[in-house]
Amino acid sequence: MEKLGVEFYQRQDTVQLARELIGKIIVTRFDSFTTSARIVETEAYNGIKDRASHAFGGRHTNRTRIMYLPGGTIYVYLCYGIHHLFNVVTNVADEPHAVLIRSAVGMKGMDTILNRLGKSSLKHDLLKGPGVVSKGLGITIAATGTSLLDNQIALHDDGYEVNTASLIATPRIGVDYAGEDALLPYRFVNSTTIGLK
DNA sequence: CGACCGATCGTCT
DNA sequence: GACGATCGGTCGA
Repeated sequence: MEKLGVEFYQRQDTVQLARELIGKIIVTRFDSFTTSARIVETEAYNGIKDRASHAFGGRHTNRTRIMYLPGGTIYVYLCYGIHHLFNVVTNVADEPHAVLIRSAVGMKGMDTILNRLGKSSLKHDLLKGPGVVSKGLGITIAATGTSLLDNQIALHDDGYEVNTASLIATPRIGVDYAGEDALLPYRFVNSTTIGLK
């Protein structure tokens, strides 16, 4: 079990990186509660030429400035006024690439995860959906701009390997406004994980 | 089951 | 002032 280092995040190929994040483990520590979950679904947002990205065309606002920070930074933003979506900034500084974490499978601290979600029964798809991943792991917009190299939120590699045949690529969800970029196969899913297609 | 709809607010125009 | 990189509840079949 080792923490991913800055050299992992600062590579240039964000689409490949999104693929490699499948199977990695998110570990969060808040208020002495540790929770962890294995990533099973991601989406790549591939820089200023990607119409689906908040940073398309080099858009630089108070919200998106986080995406221009170096790879390994955490980008969280509020969606639909309710959901805190957790993204991993990739590539070097001033190249605004990111990977959205869409789904995971809980590992440690299941009682804490259930509490945060207001649920009582364990289901394999408990952390399916980007808003739910953040909620279950305690990640909020307060974490935007902080680093994955710190200990509050980090990603780990425990040697788990995804069977290549079960790792599928599809278009991204909910980006119809992005024109033909909406068709790019930038979403990755570990299809052996039950409940995700 | 699947389809629909309301929630809720920061961000950008 | 409009609109989301969404979710969960409800309703009808």
